Amino acid sequence: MEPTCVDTSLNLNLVPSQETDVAMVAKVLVEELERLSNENKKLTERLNLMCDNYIALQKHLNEFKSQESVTTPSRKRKIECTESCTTTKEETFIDNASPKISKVLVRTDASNTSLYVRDGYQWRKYGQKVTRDNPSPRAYFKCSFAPCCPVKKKVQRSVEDPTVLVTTYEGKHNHAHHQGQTSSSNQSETSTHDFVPSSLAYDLVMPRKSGVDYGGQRSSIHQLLVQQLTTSLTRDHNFRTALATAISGTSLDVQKR
DNA sequence: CGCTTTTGACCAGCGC
DNA sequence: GCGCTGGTCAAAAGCG
Repeated sequence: MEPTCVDTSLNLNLVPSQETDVAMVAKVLVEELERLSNENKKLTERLNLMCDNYIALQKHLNEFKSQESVTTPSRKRKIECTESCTTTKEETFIDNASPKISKVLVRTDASNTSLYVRDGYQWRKYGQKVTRDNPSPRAYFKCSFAPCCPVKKKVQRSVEDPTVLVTTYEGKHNHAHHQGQTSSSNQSETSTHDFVPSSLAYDLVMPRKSGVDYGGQRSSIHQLLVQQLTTSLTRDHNFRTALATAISGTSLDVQKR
C-alpha cells in the first residue's frame, strides 16, 4: 500500500500585512481551492481503491466460508454461530448500536511480528494460545480502561496472509472511548486518530444476507467510509479548535480590511 | 514497587 | 469416560 500522506490542511493565513489588494487575496484563494481540489481528487481515488479492496476481500471471505460450510465445522464455529448469528452472520460495530462480535482485519508490516492492534482502547493481554487451524498464536485481550468493561478481543495472524491481523471483538464497551490519554509505557493503547494511517483496516463483518450484491454495494461502502472519516475528524477536538481559530482569524482579517 | 506480559496449568465443552 | 481443543487463570519474570 502506498503511503497515505495527503496534506488536507487548509491554509487560511493568506493575507500578508502589507498587501491588501482584494484581487491578490482572491488569487491566493483560488490557488488554495485548486490545491484542495487536487487533494480531494487524490483522497477520492484512495477511497475507491479501498472500496475495491474491501469488496475483493469480502468476496474471498464469502468463498472461504462457503467452502468451509461443506466440510465439518469445528466446535468453536458452532458456538460462535449460535451466539452471534442465529440466522447467518455476526453483528457489526459500524453503527455501535448493538455490537456483539465483530471481526476486523488489520494489515501490518511483514517485519512486525507483534499481535498488538491499535484501536484506541487500552487492552490487557491475559493469554496466548496456538490454535489447531492456524500455526501463528492467538492472543487474548481484555479491555483494561474501565475495571468492569466486559469487552474482550482475540488477535491472530491470518493463515492466508501473515501480514494481516485478524481481530475479533466480543462485547460492548461500558465506558467512553478515551482519546489522548496515552502513556509511553503502554504500547497497546493510542488515540483514535493515529491508528488508521499506519495500517489500513478493513471491517470485514459479514453482511446479514448470504447473497452479496456487489454491484450496489460500492456506493454504500463509499458513503460509509466518508461518514466514518467525517465523524473521526469532527470528533477530534484539536481539529475543531484549529478550524475555529482559522475561520475566526480569517473573518477578523477581512473585517480589518 | 506496581503494572504488564509471558507461559504453563487448569477447566469446560464437544465428539467419539 | 477419554481425548482434543479453545479459553482463562495465575505465578513468575520483565520493565520503568
